[in-house]
Parts: sequence; structure tokens; C-alpha cells
Amino acid sequence: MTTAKPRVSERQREMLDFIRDYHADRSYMPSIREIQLGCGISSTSVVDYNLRLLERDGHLKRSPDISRAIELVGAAPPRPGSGGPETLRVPLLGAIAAGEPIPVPEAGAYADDGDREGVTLPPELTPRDSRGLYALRVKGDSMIDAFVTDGDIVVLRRARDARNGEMVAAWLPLEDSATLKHFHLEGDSVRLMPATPAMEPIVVPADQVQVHGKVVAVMRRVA
Amino acid sequence: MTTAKPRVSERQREMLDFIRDYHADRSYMPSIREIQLGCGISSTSVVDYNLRLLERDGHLKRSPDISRAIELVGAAPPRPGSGGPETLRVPLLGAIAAGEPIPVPEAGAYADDGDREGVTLPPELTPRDSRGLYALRVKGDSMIDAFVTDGDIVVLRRARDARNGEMVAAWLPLEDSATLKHFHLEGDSVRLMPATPAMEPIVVPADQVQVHGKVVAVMRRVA
DNA sequence: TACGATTGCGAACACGCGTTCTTTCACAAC
DNA sequence: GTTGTGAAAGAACGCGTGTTCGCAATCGTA
Repeated sequence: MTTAKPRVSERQREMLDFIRDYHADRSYMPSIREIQLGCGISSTSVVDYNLRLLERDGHLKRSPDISRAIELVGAAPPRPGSGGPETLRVPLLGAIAAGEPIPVPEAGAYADDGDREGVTLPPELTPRDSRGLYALRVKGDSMIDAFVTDGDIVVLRRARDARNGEMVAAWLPLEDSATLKHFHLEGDSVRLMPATPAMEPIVVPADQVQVHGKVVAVMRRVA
Repeated sequence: MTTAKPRVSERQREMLDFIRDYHADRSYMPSIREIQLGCGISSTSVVDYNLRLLERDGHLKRSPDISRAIELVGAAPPRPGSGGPETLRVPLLGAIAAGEPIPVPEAGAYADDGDREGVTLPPELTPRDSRGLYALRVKGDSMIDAFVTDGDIVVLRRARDARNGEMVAAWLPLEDSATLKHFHLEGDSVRLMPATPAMEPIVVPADQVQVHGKVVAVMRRVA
């Protein structure tokens, strides 16, 4: 194509990979010492030496005396994906937090109604029946015991009751708190079990618990 | 919709444009002095001052003490052709478990290559740059301290290093274990912090930790 | 064996470059 | 007036980082 690109050594291959990954992550380039560390090389001069070879062979371009001035030449542009299989859009109704009531859609509302704020559910997270689905954003760290943390998006299905073992969004009027826990009905009292055995369960009379929905999926974007 | 971005001054607008153009031309970022020259500013401290404001307002991100370490957050560097809410398909390479090595894609592999097993990433979970992304299924409950549990799907970006505070998939050769934790480099030792303060951090020499990727997103389907 | 070329290592060296400190000036609040 | 604050300027200061130089290890070739 452009220029002759002879053999790249194993080490050089690794360096190119590291640089590409680094640049995809941040948008600036790594320093020589960072390449050294990232590729397990024991001297900066070795990095410089191989970079020199890589530049000679046309794999990259360097600007002398300038920090982090590497340009990859073979790099293909990042291609945002082009659509996927069947995804499902569910409305994002608000937030679930410890001190506020849980938003619930009016009955009869279907998952993909309207074009207001919503989230897209990938097929991997889509349940068989899509009726009554909605999403809430988690506010605060009070849901930690359900493997859920601040900023997460939880997808729920409208429900007023639950079978034992299911994870539900529950409202405790007396405590004025919302929580995500595993539901267990025992006689006429309800035991709400956190997902981690390390934390304490809550036991309350059945009439002091309002189940609002069942957790169907969780999505989290890590900053 | 993301964050409040108040008024940008004329000078700040010019700086943003300059940085964007510079980065589009080369692929590394300009230094403060180059911004100064390019925008006709007469002191580096003024550049620093305005960069600080721009970062405060969420227009860019800087890494302290690192040359040319600017990341633009607003505009997407990928192809201006089709920029919309799109889904992205990333390959599902296997599982991450405590006793087994972490699968990592061969370098140069792009996110949506091939038709093997994969997962679809909704736009809400899709990062700006889609290069080097892959997904793993979590096996076992050893990742609990990262708000991740058995069966979850974690989306990673290939990376060999990390900045402090980022959540990484790390491999500890001596302990023969994989883990998802927050990365903190302190001198020549690495501290791996669990997401919950209740659990104990791990401190090991830097050469006994292999970072394989950064956690970008988490998806969970609740039975 | 000898010898040059290739590759790698480690330590200085020197400039690149982010950061900080001190002043200055304009403008609004009191 | 005084005081406070945002914006800007200029000069150091000091770490970040590319570069260079001397030296060992490996390898192909005569």
C-alpha cells in the first residue's frame, strides 16, 4: 500500500497495541516511560529505539522533542456500531432514592410508549414479556445490598406482589424509605433479604410493605 | 441533558476550537504554550486559568502533572457522518472468575468485528470511543466488592494501565486470582480498593499486578 | 575465533511543559 | 472611599519526558 512494512518484532507489536489502546482510552498519547511500564520494558532507551524502528517502517510518526507526540498511521477510524438486533425501549420514569416515593407508571401503560425519556434495552437484558416495563435511576447508595449503586439504571416490571426469592422494589411507609431487596413472605410478615449475606435482613408486617415492581435488569455505566 | 454548561467566553470558545483542530490534525494534544500561541494569549497562566474553568464546566478533562493530557468531552471524535443514538455490538470473549486468567482480545481487534458471540450495548452504556471494547461474563461471587455478582456481564476496554480511581480488571499472578477493583498507584505499589468501604483493600507491589482492562459498563439480568 | 550488526540496558543530561506566586486592572457591592 | 472578585499578565520553579551515550548480550557471517 503506502510503504514497505517489514517484520515487526513481538515487542514492537506489543508497543503498537499498547499505544492504540491507550489512545482509545484517553485521547492523548502515552509517554515513553508509560510505554516502558505498560509493556514491561526495563529501559526508556529500548522504547525509543523501537519507536525509531517503527517510525522508519511507517507504522507511526513522531515529532522530535515534543512530549507524547506519536501519531499512528495505520489506525482505522473508530466506527460506531450500525444498529443491532431487536432492542426494546422502556420509559425512564425518574429516580429511586431512600427518602422519596417510587415512581410507577399508570396501569396499562406499555413498555415502548411515546418518545419521552427512555433507555434502550439490549436483547441480552430483554425479558420474554415486555409488558409493564419501566426504568428508574438509582440515587444514593442505599441500594448497595442489592449490588446496585448510585447512578445505576434498574429496569422494573410493574407488580404489587412477588413470589419468594424475587428481587423487588419495596416501599416502607413507616420508615419512609425505598429499597431493592429479595422478597420473602413468611406467615403475615415479610422478610426483605439483602443480596449479600453480610448485611442484615429487614422483617416487617406484611401490611407495612408495598411492592411496586420486580427488578428485571440492571445497567451501569462506569465513569 | 448531561451537565450544566454555563457561558463560555469568547476566548474559551477559541481555545476549544483550537484544541479540537489541533487534535484532529495530529492525534496528540497541544501543550499549554501551544494553546497560548495559537490563540494569541500572552501568558500561560491565562491558558491554565481558562482550562480550569472549562474543566469545571465539563467541557474537557485534564490529568494533572501530565503533558498534553487534555480530553475533550463534548464533541465525539468518531465519524461525524452518523452520530445518533446507536447500539454497539461487542464480542463476548468468555468469563472472568477468581481462579482463571482473564480473557483479552488480540490487539487491533475492533469492537464489532465478526459474528461470534457478543452482546449489544445500548447507547446509554456506549462510551465515546468504541475501540478495544469486549465483554466478559462474571463467574462466582468474588467480584462482590465491585457491585458485581455472578452472572453479570461486564464490558471492558483493553488497557494495560489505569489512572487512579478507575475500575479495572486486574490479575494477580502470585495469588492466581482475578478481580474488579478501583486502581490506585502509590509510589511503586498498587492499592486495589473495593467499591464498598466495608471491605479490605489489597496492596501489592506494582510488578505483581497486571491490569487487563478498564470496566466501562455492567449489565445484569435478574432471574 | 573474530567481528560487525542488532537488540537491549541503565544512567545522566537538558529541554519541555504544567504549576504557582505575585501584580495589575476593571468592575461591582457595601 | 474600601473591599471583593473575576480576568489577565509575567516570571520563576520544578517535575515530566525525550534524548544521548557508554556498555553488555546475542547472533549471523566470514
